[in-house]
Formats: sequence, structure tokens, C-alpha cells
Amino acid sequence: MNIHSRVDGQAEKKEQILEAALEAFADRGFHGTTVPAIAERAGVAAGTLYRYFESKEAIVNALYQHWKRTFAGALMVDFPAGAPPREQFRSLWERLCRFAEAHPLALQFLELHHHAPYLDETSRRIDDTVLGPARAFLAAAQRQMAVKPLPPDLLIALVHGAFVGVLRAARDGLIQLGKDTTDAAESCLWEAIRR
Amino acid sequence: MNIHSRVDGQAEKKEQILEAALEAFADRGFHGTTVPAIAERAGVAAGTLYRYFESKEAIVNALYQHWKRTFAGALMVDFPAGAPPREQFRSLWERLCRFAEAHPLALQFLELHHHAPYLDETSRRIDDTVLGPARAFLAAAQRQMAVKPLPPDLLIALVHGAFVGVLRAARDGLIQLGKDTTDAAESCLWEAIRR
Amino acid sequence: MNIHSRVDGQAEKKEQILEAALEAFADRGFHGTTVPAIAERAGVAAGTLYRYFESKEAIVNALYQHWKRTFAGALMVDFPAGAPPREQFRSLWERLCRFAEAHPLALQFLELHHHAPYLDETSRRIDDTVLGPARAFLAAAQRQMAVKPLPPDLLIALVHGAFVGVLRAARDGLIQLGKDTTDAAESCLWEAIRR
Amino acid sequence: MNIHSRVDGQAEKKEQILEAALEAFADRGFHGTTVPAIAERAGVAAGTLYRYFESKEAIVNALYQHWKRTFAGALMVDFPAGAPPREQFRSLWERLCRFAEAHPLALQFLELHHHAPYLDETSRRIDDTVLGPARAFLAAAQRQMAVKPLPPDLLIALVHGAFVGVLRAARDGLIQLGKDTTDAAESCLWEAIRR
DNA sequence: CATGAATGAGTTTTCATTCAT
DNA sequence: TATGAATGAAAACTCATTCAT
Repeated sequence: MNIHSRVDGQAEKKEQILEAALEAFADRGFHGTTVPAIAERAGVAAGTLYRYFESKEAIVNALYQHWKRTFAGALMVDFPAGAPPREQFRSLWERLCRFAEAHPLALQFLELHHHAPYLDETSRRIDDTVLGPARAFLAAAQRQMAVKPLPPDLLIALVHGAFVGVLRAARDGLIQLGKDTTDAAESCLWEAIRR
Repeated sequence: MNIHSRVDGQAEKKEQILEAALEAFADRGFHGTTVPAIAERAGVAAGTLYRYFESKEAIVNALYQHWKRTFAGALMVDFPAGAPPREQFRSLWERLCRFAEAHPLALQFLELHHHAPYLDETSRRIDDTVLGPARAFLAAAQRQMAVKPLPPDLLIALVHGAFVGVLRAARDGLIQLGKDTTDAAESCLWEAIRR
Repeated sequence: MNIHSRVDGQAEKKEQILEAALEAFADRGFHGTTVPAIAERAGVAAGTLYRYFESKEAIVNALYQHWKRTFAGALMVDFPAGAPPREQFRSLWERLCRFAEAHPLALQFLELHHHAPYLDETSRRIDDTVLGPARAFLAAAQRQMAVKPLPPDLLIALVHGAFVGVLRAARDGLIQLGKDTTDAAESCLWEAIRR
Repeated sequence: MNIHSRVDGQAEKKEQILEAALEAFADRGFHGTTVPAIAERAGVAAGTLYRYFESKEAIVNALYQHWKRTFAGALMVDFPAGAPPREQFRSLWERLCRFAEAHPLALQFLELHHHAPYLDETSRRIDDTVLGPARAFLAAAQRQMAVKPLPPDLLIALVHGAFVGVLRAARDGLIQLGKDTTDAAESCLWEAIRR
């Protein structure tokens, strides 16, 4: 009715669209998803998408940026900066798993598709938001002789890759994601990188 | 000149098409790749693809099956069946890396895209070709108390995921794939799974 | 303006498409007609056809069913069930001719092309709608000794064929369809079948 | 080996092609038939057709002219010029039926499709070859007061149309073509046109 | 002469985007 | 502001015709 509720209504609709797009893109990728399909899932008309986003590419970039930032935030907020490396790693892994549980589609979207061809400048730059803190953690842990003195990006690739591998196996029904499983995985991966 | 060279010419052209399709699919995925784009890369007219394949889907399935089989073969041929688990794991990892070096696009195609929506029956069944031997290795190693007593599919997800993570990091220019790097990664991952 | 006029607008457009398709198919047959040609005649873009019909085949089947039903209806409505056979035959023939005059393209489409290869189940079943009443009329007339005791389907083939022959001759400009002509033809054909 | 056998071989191959084309066109019409389909039926390569015919249209025109002429010939050769009209009509009908039995595909091709759009000048002119004699017969019969004094082209349309109707019913399995049937039909049609 | 692989124009169909309502 | 019908450019695919072998 008033400006406020209109704005809220709009924000809400934008959320619906992004949520619908996330589901669709997570499942079939960017090129495998049609705009009408997103609109239908979102419960709006196809034309309405274009009041909120310039184009299909704009939607995928908005999603990418939103979830990369949310993901990075989830990893960093209240990170136990002073704790010993073993503790920090456990904490990081736990955050990864919690995020995976809370936003499974977001991770499927972010990690299980190759986005480069349609990402814009902003999206491409955002990767460092996640990488930076991870590198910082490893550098510190290496300085404390707690982690193998290998290139941080290699260690990140191993741990991050293993995490994605677990997600994929869960999506394909090969394993169940439970506390046992994720704890065991964490233990393995700490062995992998610890000095 | 004769039947032989004609047959060779055709087989060669089919190879060209598959090679072109591999490059395109590895880069932009199935839905992001147009048939004319494949044809152009292959140096033939668009209509020519349809003399060799029924449809775009037939191409992606042929590729999937070919490379899954080739990959499985590369992992298994002359596998040191009697060697100790540590040796076997090193051998497996080395085969993965050699294959990655020899056929980087094949792995990008196989591992970095989600194929399920357009795979046919045959393609879907073929995954076990790779999984089976990996499970067998792990089961044996676990019986010898050399590897942690965790679900084999979890260990596979970790190691395979880490491998894909390394590939992805290399593709994105974050790390260089050299003997140092791959040896280090192998060492880490053995630590991850060994008892 | 409101829902009503929108619905009407759509129904109208569907009519336009069917009308355009009828003209094209009547003239050049199904395979000789392109979708853009139909669209142009209908005054819409090619893509628009696919908002109303699943495919080109769906259009031809819709047309076939619509006109078969309309034709059957025109033959049967208010049929003089109690009249003597001579009267009934005259009435049937008159209905045929009136229909031919009112919907010349519909009859060209229905009768002057061989549709079987692309007709769906529903279309194939619909033929009996027209045949049934004709057989019933003949059976009754034969029971009253008014018509030759020959297989009804043969008599139908003769009369119906002759009717189509007259249509074809008219289309080709060999004869003019006027009351004289059609009355004369009716007279001839009654002689042909009467006992 | 020598010129003669080569010429014979060619003529034979041309026959094969025309026969194959007849079968295909009779069944699915001109636009519904592909050149490779004709070639396969003829047992030659697709390219070979173009050594014998300029184009697909040239084939259909050659077929049309050949069979129209053959048909006209079959109707006219040894026609009992002096016989009474009743006898002549019976003879004509018998020739129609014999031709239908000997060359069912030719009649399906000629009569059950609308050829005008792709016929060339020569083909279009040839229709009179058949029509002329029929008109002559009717004119004479009318002069002898044996046949109704209606426009000859109307009578032709009726009889010819009825004939085609019988062919069509036979093709669709509604009636069986046997001596009984064709004699009965002849009798009916004579009643239709006789004075 | 015969072949059939190759072509590319033309066909059916899809879909991101626009715009009248 | 929301709609969804309409668009038309581009996609997948077909096929008459050509031409190197």
C-alpha cells in the first residue's frame, strides 16, 4: 500500500526469483535453464523477471555474487583467530559442512558448474573473497609449523576439492552426509595437510 | 583410393568431430555449445555432423562413453596387483596424473560438468567401470589394515575430489602441474587415507 | 481490455492460424507447406504458431479433426430420418454441395490429399464419424428395396468418389458448380445406386 | 561391354529409378519423398539419380508423363470404335480396371495426389491425352441418344471420380477389388449416365 | 560411369526479450 | 507494476544437389 510495503513486496519478489533461479541453475546449469522455467518456479510471469534483472546473465551474476559473499561470510564470521591451527581447521570444516547443510543448492550451483564464460568483471573478482582468508589461515598455520610447507593454493585445492567431491558423492547418492561422515572426512583431511 | 583409405578418411573425420566436440563441451558444457560451433572447430559443415551422429546428444554420449572407458583403462592396465597398498596408491595417483597430462580436455569434460540430464542408459551404467576397481583396491587395502576403515565411497570421494580440485586449480592458473606438485599431493592424500 | 477480450483475441488468432494452414495445406499438401508460409498467411511470426500448437503435425491433425467433425455434422444435422430413401439421398447430396460451396478449401484439404502418414490416433479414428451415418442410410434404404443390394462401402465409394470427382473438375475449371450441374449429378447418382 | 549393352544397362537403371520413385511417390507424395529414399529403393547411390534426371522435379514429371501416356494408351488401343455405346462403356471400364490391377501404384500416383504445383508445361498439357478420347466417346454416345445430354466433362467427372473412389476404398481396405465388385460398379455407373 | 561423403540452404523448433494491455 | 502473448534471431536438424574419388 505505502512505499514501504511496496519496497518489501519488490524485495520479496526479487528473492523469489533468485531462489527459483538458484534451484534451476543448480540442477541444469545456466545454459540448460530457460527464463520461462525460472519464472514459473518463482510464480511470476516471464516478463516480470526483466523488471528486476537486465537479463538472464544478470540473474546468474547476481546469484553468483550473492552466494559467494554469503559463503565467504559464513566461513569467516567469528572465526577463532587466536585458536591453534588444528582447532581452526576443524572450525573451518565445520562451517563448510554447516553451510552445505543449510544451503545445499547454493553449493551445487557455485561448485558443481563452470561459470567463467558468462561471469562479469565483478563476479570474476569476487573469488578472492573466499580464497584470501583461506590463504591467510594456511600461511599462519605454516608459520607455526602445523601444516606442511607446500604452496597454499595446492593445499586449498586439495581440501576444497575433497569437500566438493564429498558434496558430489552425496548428490549422487553414493554417501550420506551425517556427522560421522563429515567428522571422518575432516580427520582425514587434517592428516593430509598437517606437518 | 580404395575402400581402405575411404574408411580411414571417415574414421578420421569422426575423430575430428569428436575432438572438436570435446574441446567445446569441456569449455562451455553441453548446452553452451552449438552444433555449428563444433562443426567449425572440426573443419566441416554443420550438416556433416549428422552423417556421423544422430544428434547432438548422441555426440555427447559417444564422448562420455569413450573417455570414461579410456580413463578406466588407463587406471587399470598393468595395475600392480600384488604390490603393497602404499605402492598401489602411488601407482594409481601417477596414472591419474599421467592421464590428466595426456588428456586434459577429457578430464575437464568428464569431471567438471554435470552430465546426468542428457546421458543415455549406456552412459549412465558406465560409471561403475571406474568405480569398481577403485573400490576393490580400497577393500583390499583395508583388509591389510593399510587404510582407514571408512566407507570406501567416502575415501574415493575425498581422493577423487581432491584430484579434481587440483585439476581445476591448474586450469584456473592457481597452481602449476609439475612432478613436485603432484608428488606432494599424492603424499598428502596417502596421509589422508592411510591408517 | 479484460480477460474476456484477451481470450477472444487468442481464440481469434488460433482461428487465423488454422484458416491460413487450411489454405496452404489444401493447395500444396502437408509436406509442401512450410511453417513460415502458414505464419505469413496468418499474419503472425513463425514462433507464434508454437504458442498455439505443439508442432506442424499438431496443426494438421487439429485441422483434420475439426473439418471432419464439421463435415459430419453438416451431413447429419436435421437429417430427415423418416423420409423415403429418394428424399434422403437428395437431402444428403444437397448437404454435400452446400458444404462444398461454404467450405471449398476444407473439402480440398480433406478429400484431395492422402493424410494417413501424419495423422494421429484421434484423427484416424474420426473417419467413422462420417462413414457411420452413410452406412446407416444405405442399410435402411436397402431394407426398403430402394437401393441395390451391393456392399454399402462400394456404394459409398462410388457416390463419394463421384462427388470428389466433381469437386476436382470444378477446381480445375472443367465444369462450373451451379444448381443445374449438381442437380443433374444427383439425379445420375441416384440412378446409379437405386434398385 | 559394347555400346548396346551399355545402353541397355542404362535404360534398365533408369527404369529401376522410375519404378522406385513411383512406389515412393504413390505412397507419400512428392514432398514427402526424399531423393535418398528413392535411390535406396532403386538400389543405386543418390548421386546416380542425377546422371539420369536433372532433379527431383524432373523425375516426377517424367513419371507423370510416362504413366499418363501409358494410361491413355491402355484405354484407347483397340477400342471397339464401331460397337454400341453400352458395349463401349463396358470396354472402357474394363480397361480402367485391368490397368488398375496391372499398375496399381501408377494409378495411386496419378490419381490420389495433387500434382499441379510441380508439373512442367509438358506434363500439364498431357491431360488432354486421356480426356480427349473420353469426350469423343461421350459425344458419339450422346448423338446416339444412349447417354444423358449433360456436359461431357460432368459425366467424366462422375465416372472417373467414382473410379478413383473405388481405388481409394480398396487402398484403405474398405472393399476388395474383384470381378464381382468391378462389374457391379460398372453396372451402377452405366445406369448413372445412360439416357 | 557410379559412388556416397560433403555441403549449405532451407526446415522445424526454441527461447530470451519486448511491449501492449 | 505485472502480465504473457508476440516476436525473431538462432538453435537443431534435413535433404536436394554436387563432386572428388
